[in-house]
Amino acid sequence: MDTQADILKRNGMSITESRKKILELFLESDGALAHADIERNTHTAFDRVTVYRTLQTFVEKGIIHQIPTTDNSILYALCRQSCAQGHHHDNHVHFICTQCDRTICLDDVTVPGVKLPGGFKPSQSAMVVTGVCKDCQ
Amino acid sequence: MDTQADILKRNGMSITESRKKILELFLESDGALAHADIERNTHTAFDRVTVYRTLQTFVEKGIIHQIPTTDNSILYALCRQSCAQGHHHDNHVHFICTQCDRTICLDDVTVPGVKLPGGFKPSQSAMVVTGVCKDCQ
DNA sequence: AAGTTTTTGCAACATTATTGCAAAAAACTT
DNA sequence: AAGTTTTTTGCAATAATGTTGCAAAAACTT
Repeated sequence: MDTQADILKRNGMSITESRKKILELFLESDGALAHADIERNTHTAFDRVTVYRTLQTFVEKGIIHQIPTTDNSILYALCRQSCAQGHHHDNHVHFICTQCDRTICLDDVTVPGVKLPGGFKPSQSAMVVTGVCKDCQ
Repeated sequence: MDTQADILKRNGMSITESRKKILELFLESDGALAHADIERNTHTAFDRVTVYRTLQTFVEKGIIHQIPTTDNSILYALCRQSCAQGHHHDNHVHFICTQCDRTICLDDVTVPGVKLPGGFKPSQSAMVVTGVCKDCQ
């Protein structure tokens, strides 16, 4: 089993309080987190800038990935299964629950292929599905 | 054929300079536009607030729709074919070209269904495909 | 053309994000 | 374990982005 420190070390990052804490938040949460969520959950124990930089580093190292939103914010999610193996995150399906408002990363669902008009060469596709999640039925 | 004024009037909006001009930008552009693009293209002839409010009104009236992005911005796009008839915009496929960096709204492509884990009830789905567009091959 | 309604622009403010730099912490070396 | 190097943090300053109230201006109505 992996401690936060293990994950950080394995990905070539120095082990610091802020990184351990923020990683812990992701591991505890079952949904995606926005910058604001992290600020709230750490009670601003860390500087705003540190949070920005930590998130950026995590994305660069491939520990978390960004989820596109339509409300001028970025959601970040950690993928337990697949991302742990260090693969690409680009073909995930994300599910936004209209009931509990969580965004869930459906790791094991594959994005279906789509037929594009002539001339368009796709390389990656992302999908955002809205609806009611399994806990809110 | 439709002038900008016609479109505005048909959708129950007063006809003003800013609205005509911003609508013109969308009609001329073949990609999606961000708030910043509009500011740039109008050489800030209109107040920042007016642009925000105009975009908001256009979204409410269904003339344009928002495209989720991963970079803390919102892209707005006008859908020529389908949106003109006033239908829902939620199942569009959007294509981001890595070459010319444009975001194109593929009006006539239907988002394919996706098989979700048990308990998840989908209501809408959006898809963002990255790749090379037909003009950049 | 006068009255009514809607829209605009300004000002002020709030939120969110970025950069440089010195101090602090972590990692590394011996 | 102490000293050196490297990385990270936090502060300050700044920039960019978004929102609200309100009076003036413009657009609509008759």
